[in-house]
Amino acid sequence: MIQVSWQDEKASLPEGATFLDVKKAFGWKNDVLMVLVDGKPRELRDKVPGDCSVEPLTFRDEAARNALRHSTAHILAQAVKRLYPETRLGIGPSIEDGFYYDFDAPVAFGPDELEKIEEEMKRIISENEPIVREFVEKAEARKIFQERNEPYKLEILEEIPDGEPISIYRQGEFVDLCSGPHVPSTGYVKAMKLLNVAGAYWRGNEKNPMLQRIYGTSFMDQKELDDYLVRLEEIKKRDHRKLGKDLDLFSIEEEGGPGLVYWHPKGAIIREIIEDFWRKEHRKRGYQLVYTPHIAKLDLWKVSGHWNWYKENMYSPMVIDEVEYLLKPMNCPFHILIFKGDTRSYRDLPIKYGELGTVYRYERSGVLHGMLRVRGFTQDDAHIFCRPDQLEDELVGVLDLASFMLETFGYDEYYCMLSVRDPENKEKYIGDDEVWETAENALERALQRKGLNYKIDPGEAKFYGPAIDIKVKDAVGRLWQGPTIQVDFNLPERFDISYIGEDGEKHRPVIIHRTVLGTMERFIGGLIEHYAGAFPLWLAPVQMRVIPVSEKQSDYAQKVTESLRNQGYRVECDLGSEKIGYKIRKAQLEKIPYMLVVGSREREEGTLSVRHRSLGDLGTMRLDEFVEKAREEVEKKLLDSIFSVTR
RNA sequence: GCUCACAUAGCUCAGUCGGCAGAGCGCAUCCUUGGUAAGGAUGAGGUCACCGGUUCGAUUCCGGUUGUGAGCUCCA
Repeated sequence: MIQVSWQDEKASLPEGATFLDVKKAFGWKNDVLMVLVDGKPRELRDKVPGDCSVEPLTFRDEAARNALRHSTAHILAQAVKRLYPETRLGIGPSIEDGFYYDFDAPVAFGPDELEKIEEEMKRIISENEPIVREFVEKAEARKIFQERNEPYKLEILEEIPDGEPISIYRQGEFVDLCSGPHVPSTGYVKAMKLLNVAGAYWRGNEKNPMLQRIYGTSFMDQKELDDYLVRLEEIKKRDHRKLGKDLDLFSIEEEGGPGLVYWHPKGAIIREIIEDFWRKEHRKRGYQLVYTPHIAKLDLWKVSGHWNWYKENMYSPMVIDEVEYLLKPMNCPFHILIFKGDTRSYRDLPIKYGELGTVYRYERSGVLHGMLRVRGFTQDDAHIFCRPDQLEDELVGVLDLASFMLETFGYDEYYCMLSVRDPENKEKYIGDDEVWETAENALERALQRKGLNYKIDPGEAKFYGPAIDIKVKDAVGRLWQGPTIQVDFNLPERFDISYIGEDGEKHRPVIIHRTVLGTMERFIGGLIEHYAGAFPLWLAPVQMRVIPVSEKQSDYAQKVTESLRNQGYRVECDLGSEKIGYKIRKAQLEKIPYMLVVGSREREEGTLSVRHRSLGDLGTMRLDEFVEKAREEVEKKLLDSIFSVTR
């Protein structure tokens, strides 16, 4: 007999019992998909290895959720094989929020095919086929997949070291090479949907054949699936490309070329405010702001090394007076030239050059995406030239600036990744051990001093130095690339820059490349989605709109508008002949923070009826009362209306 | 760049199994002067992305180009 315990309950089971028996013994419900045995997840069909304590795992646990989705991927593959037997199977893992399976199929899967496949999947689910694991010898596995004519499976099989048992899964007539884990039978999948098809290279390599990848998701009940689909819709509504058009923020013009952004007046004002804020904050923190050219001689890019390792992303040279010039893909060589233009003392350091530098990079056509992935963009770039002993303090300063900026925009959850050398391959990095160690330690201590949680990524460092990458979480829980801080030992060498130390000798400074917002395009594109287009008052292109109830109040409305405009607000007056309900709806759809309704009452009393886009009617107040509130809301860069806290 | 899909009015989208194109919103003019998410009427707007081919005839079918989307790969 085997003794199994769960919390304070115990059960005795015969030898050879499985966790399905454990499940029954403890009376667990059907939402239990896997078990945790001594801290390790096991599938329910596994035999109980001996006396142990167990914990049930449900859909809420990542391991169990992945197992369910992975099993759904197998159901998808089974359905495809039933409908299109000529199909060759690629791989089909679970992914965040769902699963996919790659197929080399004789037909192109379109919406009609997906529908048919989905129906077949539902049939397989209702058949409730047991999903059973088997371990076989490699030769046996080879035979199985040769018979089934599955070249991709055989390719994977051959990469498994000899002698290792091969794990395969069977459900009905379907067999897959798979290390699991899975749920016990196809009936466990209660709600599923296929979402889309896209091409995907076999094993992600563009030299390999392109397979058709079907994406889908599954849940334990229909409601959860429906909620997920609603969430997808909500994300779609926030799409910066849609909102950018609706709110007239920016466009990309076919006549102008792909990946090149046109900032319309309303988008431009948002950018201008953010840039002003950025400049002010940088000056405050000891940065000196510079402007540099858009092109430079090819030779400069040879010195910097870009011509060698970044060539694919750079536009072809243009010849000016018989000399070749390149459009800049980065700002660093320019800042270095400014640094180099004078003899620097150790007393001068750190020197921090900042620039909102517009760069151009060739991006393959298929990767372009709204404002988030473009070919011409403006980086909020800066380079800190410092002594090695200053590195840590400077990094703390950058982290401090980064967190201040992120929080100002309402990104209050973010994750830091520390990219360090691959300890196995130290020779592929430039710079000696000692310098690397100093730098990596400085980065890590800086993170600790700021009290930030971080994950260390060994081997993720670039060849020229370690880095911190910060990922930020937006209002709907998605992660975005945020600030990056990159230590560089390479460019100081290449440009042979130096400072004179206390000893009167030349020393090599370290360069920190850092960006806080990333690029104006990507950052503001992300902000549009983060705010769902409803920019806080300090950023809103139109902050308030004065709405007269009828034309009789036009004069008063215009007076109010003018007064607000003179006080520095971005304000409009709606003198249209429509009714007030219509004007309010229009202002709502434009996501204007404040609507100031003025009718005959307000005109007589010299007041405003204030309405906020999300709080609704806020009642009547004097203009100076409203202005005082608005001023505070703007000055404090509040994310929500000031009336929502004081009301 | 690759695979698949898509491209019709300023916007969102119908439509023509091949016979010189439609709605709603928006815009203009007029009527209406109204109190917190759509008052009414009239009107203007399109080389149906571009270039070729098939056809008596192409917005529709075919090929190419450009652009866009979902992904792959890459990335700020």
